[in-house]
Amino acid sequence: MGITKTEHFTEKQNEIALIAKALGHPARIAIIEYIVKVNACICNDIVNELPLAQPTISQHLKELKNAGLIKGSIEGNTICYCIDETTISRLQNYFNTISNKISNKECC
Amino acid sequence: MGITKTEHFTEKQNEIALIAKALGHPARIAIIEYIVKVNACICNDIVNELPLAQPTISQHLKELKNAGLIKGSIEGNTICYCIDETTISRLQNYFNTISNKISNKECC
DNA sequence: TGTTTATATTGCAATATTACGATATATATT
DNA sequence: AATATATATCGTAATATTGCAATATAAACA
Repeated sequence: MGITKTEHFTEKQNEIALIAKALGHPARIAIIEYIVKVNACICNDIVNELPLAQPTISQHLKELKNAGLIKGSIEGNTICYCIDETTISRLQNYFNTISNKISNKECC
Repeated sequence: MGITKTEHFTEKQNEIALIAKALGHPARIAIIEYIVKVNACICNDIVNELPLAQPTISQHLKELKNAGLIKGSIEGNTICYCIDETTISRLQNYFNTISNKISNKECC
């Protein structure tokens, strides 16, 4: 045990969960917010900005990238990371849909 | 190590991360979607609906409740769980804000 | 070429999560 | 009261995550 039973859920459910999971850490939220704030960024900036070691940040960036939340392009010596709007849109749609479905309904 | 350095991040960042983390598992996404689908209350139904044992589902429900994503009221023998709209709204606002901030910006 | 700068990878210890059987609790029903 | 039904909690094994020092890689610059 300890393994998530991925195969029992739909692809969409797994995808949303994967994105949400990537956002499920304050450091990664802080990274996203920093990228939004400065509008594009370089990894080393974040290293100076957050109270975490460089390898840790590199790892968090990798996870965000893996989930499709950010994308990075090599810019000579450094890497320019920025938000992937497509994935943010997916989240927007997802929660908008849920919100619409539950509104006007009586419950608990 | 292994401990998330919560204290180094803002309260808001930690809150969003906590909500996202709760959604970071396909079973919990499936639970949310099931509640939305049947509109309102679930109880033992969900145990029959998902490929997980009852204690596991109970644990997942606890986490969703803890993150404020669902709320439950005791209904005699059973418990009525439903979506907490407030938290869904928070997520909507959060991603809308990010989306607005990154639109019209040139990057990577 | 040698050095600096920026980022990634590896390896590992500490901790957290996932899943479930066994068991507890608590209301409903007989 | 005894039993059934619904849900929660405990204990624990398997696995995943977090964080970092050490090290690797790779472009920029002297």
